[in-house]
Amino acid sequence: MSITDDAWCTTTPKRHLSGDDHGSALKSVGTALDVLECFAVDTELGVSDIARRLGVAKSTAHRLLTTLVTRGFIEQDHHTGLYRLGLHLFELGQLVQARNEMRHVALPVLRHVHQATGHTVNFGVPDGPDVVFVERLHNRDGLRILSHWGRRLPSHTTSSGKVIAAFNAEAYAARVASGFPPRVTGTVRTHADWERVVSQARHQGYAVSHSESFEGTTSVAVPVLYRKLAVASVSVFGPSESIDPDVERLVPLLTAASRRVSKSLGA
Amino acid sequence: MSITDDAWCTTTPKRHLSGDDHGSALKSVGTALDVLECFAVDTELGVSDIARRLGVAKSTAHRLLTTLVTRGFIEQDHHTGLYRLGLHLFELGQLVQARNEMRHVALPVLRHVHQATGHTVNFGVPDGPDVVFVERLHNRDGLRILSHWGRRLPSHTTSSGKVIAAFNAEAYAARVASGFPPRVTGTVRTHADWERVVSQARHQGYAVSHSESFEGTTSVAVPVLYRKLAVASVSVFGPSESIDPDVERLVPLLTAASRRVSKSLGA
DNA sequence: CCATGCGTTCCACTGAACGGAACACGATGG
DNA sequence: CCATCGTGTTCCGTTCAGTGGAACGCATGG
Repeated sequence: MSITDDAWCTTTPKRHLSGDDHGSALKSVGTALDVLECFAVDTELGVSDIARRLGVAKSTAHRLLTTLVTRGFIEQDHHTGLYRLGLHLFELGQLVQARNEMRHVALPVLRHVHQATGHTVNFGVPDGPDVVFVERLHNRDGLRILSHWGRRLPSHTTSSGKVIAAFNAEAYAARVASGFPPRVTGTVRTHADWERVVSQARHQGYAVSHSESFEGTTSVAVPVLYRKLAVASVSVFGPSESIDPDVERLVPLLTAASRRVSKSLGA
Repeated sequence: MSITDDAWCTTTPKRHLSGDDHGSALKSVGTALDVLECFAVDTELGVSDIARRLGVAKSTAHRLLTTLVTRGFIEQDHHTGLYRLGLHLFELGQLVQARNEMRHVALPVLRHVHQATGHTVNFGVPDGPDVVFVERLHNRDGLRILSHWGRRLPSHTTSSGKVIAAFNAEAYAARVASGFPPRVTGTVRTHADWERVVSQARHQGYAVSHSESFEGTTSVAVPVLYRKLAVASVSVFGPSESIDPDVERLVPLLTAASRRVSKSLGA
């Protein structure tokens, strides 16, 4: 499979935030997707719950749900009558992961870092103002902390997000546009904070986060560059007491790994 | 987290096949989901491709795509203009996997089987006439064979499907209703074949497949029972030459594993 | 240099998606 | 034990939102 010229930074970021649908949006399709979004928050919901949440009639919610059920995007528990996300979403999601070229080329490198350090290793890609972790190799600590968490985190609360923003103006700007909602004990709360930590990451070539997404954890991230542009990040993550003493050793290891991935991207 | 009385067999199977929408289907939502389905077949498609495939106007396809793009379900390559599945689907899919209770209780057992045998281990659940593999622990062989394949396989071409149908009348019937499309050198082509292999699996307590889904591979599966009903399967998989000599040893190992999972389900 | 393909935009028509009301069921509790 | 409240589900008339077709700007290539 041949890699096209610049295949690593070519996806158009979605706008999504706030209801400025500007005309070219299908209403029923939009609310159908909103239904799915409801289940990103709660695992199980009833027709009435969703109707309330979306501000539509119960009949409308029911109609949306049944169409989603017939396509396998949602399944209904036929004891409780409640609805939840369906297996078909899992299938499609797996397709997305399997087709991610960058993840493929990075995987062997990630495995090496994982074995060399024993830490949880993450591979994140920028998506608007967030980072989505498309691969995770976790040890027991990571499993304990992350297993029930989603794959998307705001860039200003992760070392990966900061280091990507440091070498990717679009990602930087997207986070600015979305503001800096505080998370646990997040250090970044203002545009000035953001500028500071990002430029520090730019000079260092890596970023560290202490308890910014999860209390008591530390992560260290380096960017994966493609033509001077950050298209991904490699990071390790874990309880602060196991990561902090290692940072000095981890940074060069991660940097080498990142460079290997960058090379494989063909830049 | 408490497990409700019969939480393991309570999802309503979707109907999906053939256009008998019987009235309660949202047309635009339906075609939007059809758009996503297009990308289950091809990784990248243009507006015109999709319009042709769905038999709608180009403008309609474009409108559907843009709404899906704004929600992150699809992304557009802004060099080629082509569309592909978006990261948000990956996120939702991961949620589905993470919330699958059965997978959670099975995981440690699967890991044990994986280490004890060195083979690729699959954990499949019935979904209508198919089996969806919600967890895979692969060795190098499995990675080579499966890495680019989806997670859903028709039940009559897999040991997992056969052994689930053997102890799950609903899954059995769903496959009958969907017919027996041939795959590689599939042995099951008629209702009679199906009845034969399934009843054999029922008597043996396990099922074996030779080159039924993938040429030159063998898989061995046992059911995970919950109150005498198959709610999942544990299977090992690999090149025939590495699996076949081991079958005698694998069956009791898998059976023991399956029983441990069943116990954990609370039946 | 025109012909053909693409992705995108606009607009008038109409059928499809909406909300409200009524339904059947089960769980509560007076 | 009946009344009340909640659920998920069904039906139907109104109207608005989704449709297809035509036109656009831009590439490609014969």
